[in-house]
Amino acid sequence: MTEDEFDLDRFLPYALNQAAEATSVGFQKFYRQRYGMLRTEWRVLFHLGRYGEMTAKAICGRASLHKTKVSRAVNALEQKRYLSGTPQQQDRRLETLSLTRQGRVVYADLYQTAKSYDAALAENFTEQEREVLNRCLEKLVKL
Amino acid sequence: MTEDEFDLDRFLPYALNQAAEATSVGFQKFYRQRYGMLRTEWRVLFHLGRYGEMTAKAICGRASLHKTKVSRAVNALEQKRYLSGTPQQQDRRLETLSLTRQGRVVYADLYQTAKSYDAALAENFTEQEREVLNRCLEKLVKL
DNA sequence: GAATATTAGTTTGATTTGTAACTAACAACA
DNA sequence: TGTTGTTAGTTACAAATCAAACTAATATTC
Repeated sequence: MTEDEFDLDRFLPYALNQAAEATSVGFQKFYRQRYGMLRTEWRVLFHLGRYGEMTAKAICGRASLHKTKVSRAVNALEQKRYLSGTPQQQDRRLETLSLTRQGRVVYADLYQTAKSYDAALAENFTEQEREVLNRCLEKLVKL
Repeated sequence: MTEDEFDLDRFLPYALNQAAEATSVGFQKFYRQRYGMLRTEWRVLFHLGRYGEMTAKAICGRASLHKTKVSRAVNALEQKRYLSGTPQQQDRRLETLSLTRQGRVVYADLYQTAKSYDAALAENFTEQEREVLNRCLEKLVKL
């Protein structure tokens, strides 16, 4: 058996997971401690805050989240009074979800935190590295 | 409020998670269906197969896995007869873990699969992109 | 060498996730 | 209309994860 160069750290699914894990911890601490939110909750909040009101289904598609996950996150956020849903009259299965005033405040805070957290991470890279990294990740998600 | 360029897909922890998720699915299918293994189990197996026998503690360190996770994975792999542990006599808290013959067969199979899976992913990138990507991920893990 | 502290690893109970079955509303078509 | 199919979302149960307490072995300190 010949000397083999393929290392675990070079295996993309593994390396991506490790990097995702490493970078998530810091931000997670923030939304968990300050707002008692879970990862999926944060994502749902962010989607609504960033892209405006939409249905749960739309969030599933955008965020690649399973409908049960979204369902639970929406409920949790409703309990926290960060979002509210109004049923659509032309199709009563659908609810248009939107952030409450309080929800928008929380979003604004998390948004700013995310932004500076990201900026701090970006400092480890050159402009070019950052571009390549973004491009690669984008490609991978679309596979 | 001015037009704002900071997008969720550009938020590194999020983008990394999405990419990790997207690339993991295919490989996961393999080790789950063929060997009934969980993610942590696969990782532990891979560590032992790639880097030789070591203690659970060493795996924790190398793989950044919590000891409870490793403990459970080791038990599961022992049940499947993929690994066995022999206690060290100078410190009986420690067990040297190593793959069984069967474990090495499974490792070899998964290793080859991982390798070609990774090669397939790599085809989406130029040599240079690939290099930058690896370098960036490595940096992020070490933060 | 007895008391205390650390370390490796396991177990336990609470939380979270995943899967699949379910309900309710709508759509298609006979 | 009524039967069948599809879609949005929920619920229920099993599986997995996390945090913290625990056990057993070793190290340290008095």
